[in-house]
Amino acid sequence: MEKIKISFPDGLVKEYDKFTTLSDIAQSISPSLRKKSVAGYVNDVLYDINRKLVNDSFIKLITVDDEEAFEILNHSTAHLLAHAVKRLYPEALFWVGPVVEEGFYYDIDLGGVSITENDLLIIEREMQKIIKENIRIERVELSKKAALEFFENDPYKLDLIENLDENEIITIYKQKDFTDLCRGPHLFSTGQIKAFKLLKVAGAYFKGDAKNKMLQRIYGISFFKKEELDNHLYVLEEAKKRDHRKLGKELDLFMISEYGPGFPFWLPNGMILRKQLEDFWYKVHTKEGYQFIQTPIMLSKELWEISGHWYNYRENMYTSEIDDYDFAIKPMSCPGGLLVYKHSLHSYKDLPLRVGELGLVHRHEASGALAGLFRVRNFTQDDAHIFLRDDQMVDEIANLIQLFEYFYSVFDLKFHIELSTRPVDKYIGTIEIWDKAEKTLADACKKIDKAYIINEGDGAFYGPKLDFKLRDSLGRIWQCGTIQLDMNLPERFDLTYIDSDGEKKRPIMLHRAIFGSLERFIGIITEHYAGAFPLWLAPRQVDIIPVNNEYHLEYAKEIKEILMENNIRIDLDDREEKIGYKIRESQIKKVPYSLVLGDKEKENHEVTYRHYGKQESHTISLNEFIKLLNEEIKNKGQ
RNA sequence: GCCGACUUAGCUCAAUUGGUAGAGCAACUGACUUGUAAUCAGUAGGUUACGGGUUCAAUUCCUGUAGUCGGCACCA
Repeated sequence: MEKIKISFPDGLVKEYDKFTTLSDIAQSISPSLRKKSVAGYVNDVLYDINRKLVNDSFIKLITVDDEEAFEILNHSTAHLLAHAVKRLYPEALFWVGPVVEEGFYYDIDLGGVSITENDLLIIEREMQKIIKENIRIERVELSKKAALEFFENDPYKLDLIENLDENEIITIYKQKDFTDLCRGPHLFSTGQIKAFKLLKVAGAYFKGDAKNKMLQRIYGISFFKKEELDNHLYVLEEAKKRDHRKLGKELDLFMISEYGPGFPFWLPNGMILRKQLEDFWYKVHTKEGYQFIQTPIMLSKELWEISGHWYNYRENMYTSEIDDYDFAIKPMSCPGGLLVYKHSLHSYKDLPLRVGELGLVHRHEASGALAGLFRVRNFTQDDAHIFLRDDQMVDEIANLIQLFEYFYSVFDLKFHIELSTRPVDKYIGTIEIWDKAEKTLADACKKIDKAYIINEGDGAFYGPKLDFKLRDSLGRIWQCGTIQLDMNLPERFDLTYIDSDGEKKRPIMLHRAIFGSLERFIGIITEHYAGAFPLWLAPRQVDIIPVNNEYHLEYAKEIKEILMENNIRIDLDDREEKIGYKIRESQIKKVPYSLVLGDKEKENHEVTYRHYGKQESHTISLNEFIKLLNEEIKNKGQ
């Protein structure tokens, strides 16, 4: 038998028979390794575990512990799903079934039939049957011509094949009565799929284009171990419990009326949150040398024509008429901010000029896009416009990034930075200016050693930007902060400053926001903290619970007075209820401190507190307690 | 906007094959006088999202509208 040389990651080289497989090689090392292996890299190309090796190769096995294994498993589970759907709905046609971060999905055309959540159980059962049948999954290579013939009755697969290279070797994967076009690799057999769950069914446009017809998409996830699946489902349940829409209702933070879809109402508790965030924002920005303005919600159409919004983004703007003139409600605060800049003359000595505005903006969002506070039709942007000279840019942006970092650290939120570059066609200005602007943003990151990833072509039409992406408790990424370099508006509005040589010069403009939207940010931190806000944010900071109203209410009122004088947000529960009842309610409302006051406390002018989520109680003097609260508020729970 | 599901008391949910709605919590009243996650009893609370239709009879079936939810598209 002809031999081939196989080399391993640890440098070892061994000889094997030609046509050996990764499975054989794994077996030769140890039977347990064979069991754990699902595929492998052969000279950096992914191979199925049973694909025959014909040349000397460098191999790296992929075992169930590797990230790639999760992808292969989920990919094979997507095929299993399609297989089951094909058995239950013989007319079904399949588009693509890729692996995504949260498992896999498959886009299916079922003609007139529509699948509901209940059908998912039936499909799952069919999938289980196919697993039991333990069907071998076979890889077959075809020429493009042969592939076109094979799928001649499947318009979706033909579409895919036609877009493949003429000389490319096309592979299909066959599992008994089901065959799918696929690059692979796949598991060895359907029996290797152990723990999966179909999660949701939804519509999805063919090729992601709203002009195309809608296919049905089934989402699922697959794991090698049942415990992993159970854990995943548990996490999903937990995430549901933290949903800010649910917590917002339970904690009376906000409401959204059917009379105003996408227009949130702030309830007293939510207002306290907002106020704290706003105060914090003003405090930090004042220290950073910002000034503040407020510009009108509604301005003449002519202004929006100058800014370009009227032509570019009119569909998202609400409009109205005043005395026969068209007006628009602002979707952004910048045009108003520019009018303020033009209101007075500026010297080069004034730059950078930092002007902040918590501005309420309105944007028409599609009805299907609305979601709690995460996607609304009016929201408060923590906007600021910075007017500066070319030579000030890198420093200013670097400082900004550090400011953003501090801000997010206060909320213990992780983030990463993306640099969005020039869009392919919809952009203004010259490529030279764009390149320079992009380099400026990159240099600022480098200056303070901040990593960033490039988001090719995702810049605004008027300039590149740095986007700050936060990760929320559901693992979703939300863009909050943004630093945008604007090469458009200063020109359009003819902004100038008087330089040291007495000449008028054009300033450069930065738009930036840290919260992004105050509303959405509150939604994010509500989920992040699971509603148990740190003391400085908590709508109600301390609950006072007298043991017996008859004997302790006076003392409780006295304590309440003193705490209120210390600016503590407090509630005295003087209802005729048992302590347990009141403690329970205090905990359900996630109030940071519950104070129980009885004989013992009254006698020594003390308080007994219990921290949210903790069982034990502590008795200390009132003064110590106030000190403790003030410290905690000052440190913002850091 | 598109596909699908859903909408019952303030909240969370029930209501067999179509027979004009129930519970727990909350609220209110009363009793109990309480030391760390629900004291007991009573009272009140509904045009079953809204409109139209089928039927002797609709929370239930059909249909239109709105809203919500899950995705898709969108997100300057």
